[in-house]
Amino acid sequence: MAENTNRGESLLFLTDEQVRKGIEAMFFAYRGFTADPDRILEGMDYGRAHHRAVHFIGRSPGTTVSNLLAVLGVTKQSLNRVLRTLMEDGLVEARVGRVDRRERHLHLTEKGGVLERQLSEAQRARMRSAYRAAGPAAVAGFRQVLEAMMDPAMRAHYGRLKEGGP
Amino acid sequence: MAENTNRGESLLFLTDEQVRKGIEAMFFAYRGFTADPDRILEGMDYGRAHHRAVHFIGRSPGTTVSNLLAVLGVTKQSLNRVLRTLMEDGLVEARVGRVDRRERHLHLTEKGGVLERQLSEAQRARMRSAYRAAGPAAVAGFRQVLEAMMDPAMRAHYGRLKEGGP
DNA sequence: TTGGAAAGTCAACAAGGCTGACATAAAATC
DNA sequence: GATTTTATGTCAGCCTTGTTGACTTTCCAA
Repeated sequence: MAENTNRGESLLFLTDEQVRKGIEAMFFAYRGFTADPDRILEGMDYGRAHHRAVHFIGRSPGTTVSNLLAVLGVTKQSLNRVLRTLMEDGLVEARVGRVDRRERHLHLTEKGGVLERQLSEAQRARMRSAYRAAGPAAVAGFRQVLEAMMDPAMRAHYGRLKEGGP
Repeated sequence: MAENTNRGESLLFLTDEQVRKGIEAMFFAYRGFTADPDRILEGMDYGRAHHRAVHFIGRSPGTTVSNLLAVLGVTKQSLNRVLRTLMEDGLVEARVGRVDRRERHLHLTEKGGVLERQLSEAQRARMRSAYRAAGPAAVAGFRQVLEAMMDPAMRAHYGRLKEGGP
């Protein structure tokens, strides 16, 4: 309570209350963020974990299993369960590496691409609408704060995707 | 691909690529957002669900179970399991309503307050550091975009907390 | 007095995390 | 060439946190 006696207006955004509001904004916004894809996936045999896999494979075609593991931050057992069903259902294809044949390079099939676009379209619609409502300056700020909030290891993955893929 | 032929620079922030980057920023940032409290909670018998309950009870002392249900967006069975352990462990107290004695008004005990502050402190430290790194203008934009991303029902809960209490 | 809302409880289940142990193939190293 | 390391896959089992459905108790309000 008495920790923030700073009333210089330039630091008002560091007020305890402001920071708490930011925390709650993240919580509520994340729910909106996942709501549309979740709705699409319920009824299918898939969940949020499948969405994430399909998203990042679509983003970086040919990515390896271990790279995906690092990006998603889960165990290989957990990811494997997801990838297995996606491959069984013909949404994802694993091609043996040509230079290193231990590696499996992951690609979306045509069918997988259809689902990816369906999910992505819904999520992008909401994001685009939020962007439009807030305006370009707000979007820049949004991205800056989020980037500063990431763990350094995650920021590396985020940045790598910036450039466009392997 | 051919959907965004708009090259008017004022709308560049609505580029498909920009929107996708925003989606990934949310994903990676949310992991950072929850990482510190998660670390504290592992080893205790609690998880993220307990954190959320303790957070919102601390924010709105005296809130009812059904209000908490609406804010958290889970089923009462799921919340009940969490509240039961918190009450058994003496972190949360449920007081029978004075005007409507069916209602239970939830409060943190002293012990509950200690945990709340511990978790909150960790999470606020990260948020504050991100705020500091990004600056006041970015923070305003961050909040605007997040708010626009929420479902209307969630935005109502978010706004109510703005004013300060029940 | 009675209907219905608020709260709590029991049971069963699913998704999606986790650990540990182990198997295989292929690359890298000695 | 033999050995070690790496990438991947798989089995088994556990935990948290979500779900639905059925049911009870309490008690406000019409």
